[in-house]
Amino acid sequence: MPELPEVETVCRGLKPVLEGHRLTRVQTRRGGLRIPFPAGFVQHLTGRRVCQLHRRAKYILADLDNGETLVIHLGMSGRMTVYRDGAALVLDGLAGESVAAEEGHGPHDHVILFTDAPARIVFTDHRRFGLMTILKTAHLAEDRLFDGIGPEPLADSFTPASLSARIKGKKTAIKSALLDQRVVAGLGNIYVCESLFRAQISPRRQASTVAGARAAQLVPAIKEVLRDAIIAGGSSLRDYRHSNGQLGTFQHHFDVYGRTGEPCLRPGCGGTIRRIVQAGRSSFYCPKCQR
DNA sequence: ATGGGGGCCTGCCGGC
DNA sequence: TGCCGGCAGGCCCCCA
Repeated sequence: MPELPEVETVCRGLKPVLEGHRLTRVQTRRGGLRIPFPAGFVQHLTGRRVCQLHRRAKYILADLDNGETLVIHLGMSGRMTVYRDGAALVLDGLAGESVAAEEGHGPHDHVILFTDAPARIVFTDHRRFGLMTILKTAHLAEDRLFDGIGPEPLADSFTPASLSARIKGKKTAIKSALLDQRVVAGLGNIYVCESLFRAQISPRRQASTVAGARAAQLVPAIKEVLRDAIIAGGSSLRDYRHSNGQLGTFQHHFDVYGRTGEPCLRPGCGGTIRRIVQAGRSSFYCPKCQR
């Protein structure tokens, strides 16, 4: 499910109950998710204080006071529910947020973190493509999870030149190249489709031909799309503390994603959004204005 | 070395 | 109403 903006939104939503707070109790309700929990998972976490909560690519990282980091990935269906002050807040980054219906544990609630905020944080992931593990903070970058991951797209270091260098000579379609986390971190199917639309580049175009002038269009488009999505997600979080069940539902707005057969939204284009399959994934684009 | 396909899981939706 | 196929926003392994 979640791509960079959603993970960023979940991360920000967790900050008030995690950063600077101590984990008073930790429960696991199965042996692992996509990968098994490491030995002593619960013991390592219990009693630790979270010094810093941040994000890298699609991972949420909770740096602990013992030199270890709790690494969280939401996979495709992961979400967090925060129970605090008698209110329940669902952080899935997708619908922005919603208020949980009830406090009971469902069959897909896999990990529960209690903090001294005080709060209870429930990690739910029905498809179990997510993961939670613990790594040494000092050696995160060398771990196989992070080794080779590309630049953060919102960092100043992500420029047309740096993107060009990474896709130069690539024969694969630009769509597939952008999904490769080694090329750029954090993009998934939706934001790749949306970025290519904004840059008016066809998802079918060979990646190598985007290096250069087209990259100068694409990089700002990627940054814009991600920033817009983060702002939308963030604004839906603003009323967190005052959540009383009456929060407005934030709806993601996409120009092409999931809009097969609908008119292109570019003024004056008049094209029709098409769906194709590339590397087993759906791509949505306007064949008229994306070349 | 690079790139495509399949698999991991479960749930939902549309069509018959 | 019920069943079945297709689909899902991630990632990793394997094979060509």
